[in-house]
Amino acid sequence: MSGKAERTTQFILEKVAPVFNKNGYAGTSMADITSATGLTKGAVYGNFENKEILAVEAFKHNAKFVKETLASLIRNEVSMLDKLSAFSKFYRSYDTIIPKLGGCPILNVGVDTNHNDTPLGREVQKVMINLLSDLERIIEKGKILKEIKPKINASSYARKIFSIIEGSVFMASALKDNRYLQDGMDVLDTIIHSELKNYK
Amino acid sequence: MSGKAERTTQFILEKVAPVFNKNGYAGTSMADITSATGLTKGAVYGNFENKEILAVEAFKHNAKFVKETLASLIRNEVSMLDKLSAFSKFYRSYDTIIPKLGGCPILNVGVDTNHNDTPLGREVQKVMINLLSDLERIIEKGKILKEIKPKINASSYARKIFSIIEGSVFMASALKDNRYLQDGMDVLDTIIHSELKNYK
DNA sequence: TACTTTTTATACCAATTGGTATATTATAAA
DNA sequence: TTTATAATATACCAATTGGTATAAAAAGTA
Repeated sequence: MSGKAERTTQFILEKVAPVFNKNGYAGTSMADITSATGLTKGAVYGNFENKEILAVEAFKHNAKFVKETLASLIRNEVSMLDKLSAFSKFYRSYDTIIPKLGGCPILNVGVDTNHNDTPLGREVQKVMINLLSDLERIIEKGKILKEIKPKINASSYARKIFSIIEGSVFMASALKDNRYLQDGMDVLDTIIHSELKNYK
Repeated sequence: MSGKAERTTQFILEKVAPVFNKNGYAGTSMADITSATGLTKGAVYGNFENKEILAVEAFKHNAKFVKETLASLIRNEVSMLDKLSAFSKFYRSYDTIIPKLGGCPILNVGVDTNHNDTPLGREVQKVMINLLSDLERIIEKGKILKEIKPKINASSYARKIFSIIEGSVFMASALKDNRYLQDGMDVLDTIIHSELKNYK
């Protein structure tokens, strides 16, 4: 019931999350983890059952940061169109956040776990589906409030928006060129204002 | 100077390329490679100097297939707008090609090698930049032929198109849902016909 | 402060890692 | 068919892998 272990657990996650995110699950060894934390295997295994569980918790740690930052930006906006624009605004400056996380957790772990049905893979899917339904809910509510055209297929546009975001993030990090984020978010903003917005 | 080794080399690449693409570089062991080919380490190392070089050649093998398939589709079209549409047409059925390759090589290896400057990483970047300049050239030529609006920034739109493609591919494979490819390519087609096309 | 419990370090484990030297087999030229 | 050569299989290597039992240290409690 001591607070020490909890603090160490958090400390390990903070240090280890970007390592897993950057090198992938197979590409990260327990030696990488001990050297990133400065702790020994005894300490790590005292706080996490095994490497797989540690990787899942590390991903959750990174994903939580993205989700909460995004959620707070969305909460600050009142109109549904502005809430959608909050996404593009956030990802326009994603390159300043990425170094801290070791890359986009959704993209990196999503690709890393692709095709195989592991606890880590299921966790990414869960986060993705949550973000998608956030988008979908905002669009649906926009339709009710008549900010968004009534004929718009909310889930279809949620898919489009998420694809554009992740694609831009991938290109920007793979080629280390921020223009992909700007150009991608330009596409997103154009969609919001010329396809979704209801000019009543 | 015998033809045997060359045939074996090709055979190894065919069998190994999807394994590397699916599991990543660190996630693929020499044991995986021998079991995928049915050959022994002696045979593999007789044809490839080491694991890294094998991974690079395996990626080239996969990338070549994508590049050549795309190139042939583009060659079949005469107008520049149709050449651009060939991209969306190709990626609409990408889910039928992906199983053979073990995923999108650009996306998977692009993420796998992210941030680190290895021979494999440089090779992905090369392929990406080549495809980008293909797109850019088509758009530029479209401007000259007055098929595409004169004010269009070719490199910017090449970036947008590539981002949309890779984002859709990522979402479709991560969530195993073909609708991401269809919705993403709808976005692409809309851009081609409502932003690029010159209605003179 | 003394004692108990929790947390961390150390030393070790079998299995697997990428890679190599060498023996064996298949191939091609004569 | 014999022979030189090229290609593949076998057996092995040191190093590293994820994980564990246990000893040492730190923290909480009385």
